[in-house]
Amino acid sequence: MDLMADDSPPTRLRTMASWLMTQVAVGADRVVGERLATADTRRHHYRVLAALDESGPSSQAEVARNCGVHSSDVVAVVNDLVGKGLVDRSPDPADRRRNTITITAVGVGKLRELDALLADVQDELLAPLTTDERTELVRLLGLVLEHQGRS
Amino acid sequence: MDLMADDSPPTRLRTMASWLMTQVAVGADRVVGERLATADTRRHHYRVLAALDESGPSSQAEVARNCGVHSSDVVAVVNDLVGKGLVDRSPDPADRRRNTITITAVGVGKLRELDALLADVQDELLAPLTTDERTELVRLLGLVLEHQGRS
DNA sequence: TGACCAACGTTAGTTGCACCAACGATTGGA
DNA sequence: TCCAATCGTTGGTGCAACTAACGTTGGTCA
Repeated sequence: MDLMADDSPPTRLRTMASWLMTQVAVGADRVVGERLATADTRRHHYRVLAALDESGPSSQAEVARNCGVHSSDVVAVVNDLVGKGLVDRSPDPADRRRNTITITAVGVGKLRELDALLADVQDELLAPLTTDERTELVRLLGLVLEHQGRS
Repeated sequence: MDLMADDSPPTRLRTMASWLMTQVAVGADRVVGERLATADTRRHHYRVLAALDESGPSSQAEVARNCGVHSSDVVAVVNDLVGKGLVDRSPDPADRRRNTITITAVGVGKLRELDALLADVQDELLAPLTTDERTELVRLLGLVLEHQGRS
């Protein structure tokens, strides 16, 4: 931790939803980033692995659409993951524009490890909330996010 | 809007609080950024103006602590704001290390304008929520944020 | 068949924000 | 008086989101 309001932030901000969202996200991102770093991973990597695990072998463009990472960034991520043996990249015989990305057994193992890691982080982040409050927060954020998707 | 999940994001992510927070924040940041840009302003500028309005004339270090902007970034922001006539910077006679930053009348006017602008944004962001849900969301985020502050 | 547009992967950027390291000047306390 | 801390400032870093452009390939339709 470094800065973090010694004094009180403007009350104006304390009640402004968009400010709360970004501040909470900054804190969450920091913790997530630190924790993933202990496993030599970044957020993008986790997202791509998760998308592949849930959707099965996909083209890079599909991965990009599924996990909200730009296709131009997927390139670098897949390069990394291939280098680590967590996914395979092979040309799609049916469409030579595409690469088929497949998560490997090692990749699945890594993903499970990261899942456990991130589960811990969730618990830390939501520590001050009851179980009901946690699910309510997730629900509300889900609604807001869904609304953002259509605009 | 540019990417935004045409397909469904991994369900794993859809229920992970930290992911929801950052995704919602990304969307909120984009809208806030765009809207502030129409007033030739960025988030940092608004934060500094708000802190000055609520705490009165302050040193740059105080501003930094009050609004969660790094003091090294406050320098550039204050430079901008001085250039636009929205704040004054003058050396503190009682402590020659410090500058006293004071919001000007024009600055207050600008701040009011930005307040109105951002109020609209809040409404758009929280459109899918009832009034009760909005206050509940703010409350929950506040709790999480407060918890982050002590760590 | 050929022309054309769309999709794919890739490269090489830019922008915004958080954050860090180091410095000279100044201050306050031991 | 010396030392540690604070302040403003400069010049960075890292990460994520995003854009522009390009060559290749595929599907469409005149």
